[in-house]
Amino acid sequence: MATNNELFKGTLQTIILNLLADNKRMYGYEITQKVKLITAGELVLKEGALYPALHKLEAEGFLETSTEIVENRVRKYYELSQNGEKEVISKLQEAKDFIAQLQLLLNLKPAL
Amino acid sequence: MATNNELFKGTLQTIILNLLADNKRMYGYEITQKVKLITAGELVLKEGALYPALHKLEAEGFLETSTEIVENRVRKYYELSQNGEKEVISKLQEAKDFIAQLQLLLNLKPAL
DNA sequence: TTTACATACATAATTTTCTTATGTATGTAA
DNA sequence: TTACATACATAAGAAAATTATGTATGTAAA
Repeated sequence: MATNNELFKGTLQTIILNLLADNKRMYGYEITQKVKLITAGELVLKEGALYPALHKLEAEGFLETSTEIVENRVRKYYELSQNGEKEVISKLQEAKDFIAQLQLLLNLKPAL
Repeated sequence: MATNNELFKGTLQTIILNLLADNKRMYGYEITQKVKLITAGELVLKEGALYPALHKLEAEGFLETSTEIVENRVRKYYELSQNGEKEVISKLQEAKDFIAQLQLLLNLKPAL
């Protein structure tokens, strides 16, 4: 998923859910472009990681899909389900806690 | 490695290297206890993750070992090699960048 | 005109990293 | 003798990623 960095492993579901919380409705390719944009090209989301992750989140009931044909190409749009809305809150809290613990462990705690 | 959290995947090597940079010389069990202490028990480092990671870092030339018998028990001490000293700097920079990118992606950027 | 690139989806094979389980061994406390 | 702590190690399996491949459409360059 990352350009040269192992650290993003495990963060993909949280990133997807949060992007959908912000943007309501996105399709896969759009998510890859959004991630590239936000990280100034530092993080490149590979299809082999993205699509299985989207399918898994859908299977777990956190996402709902609708397919459209735009400019003669298929697009599969994803939105958060009601459970997905709850899940993103929980995942974001976990991410906050994770960052705090990691900063502690690596002596990266910003000066107070 | 974590209690209930997937997010720490990929951070273990960085955590180990940084602890050794701070403490000069540690043995495996000591590392597990240190991590438990620093994170107030939130992060529990399993042996099945720790020992293979130490062996890998040693095989890559980042760690040097010395075995001692203390109170009739074997202890294998680890220290950073010269390459390990360089590696920890690089890994810490990666971790900083990772946290910054993740905060961007998750809208967690602390207020300036 | 065919090569490359972008858009848009998907999956299979493999690799990496972790969890879980197990094993050896010593020492102490219940 | 059971449980727990200290201290190492590895094997089997699961989970998540990478790499590679495939389909299909459209545009731009060589």
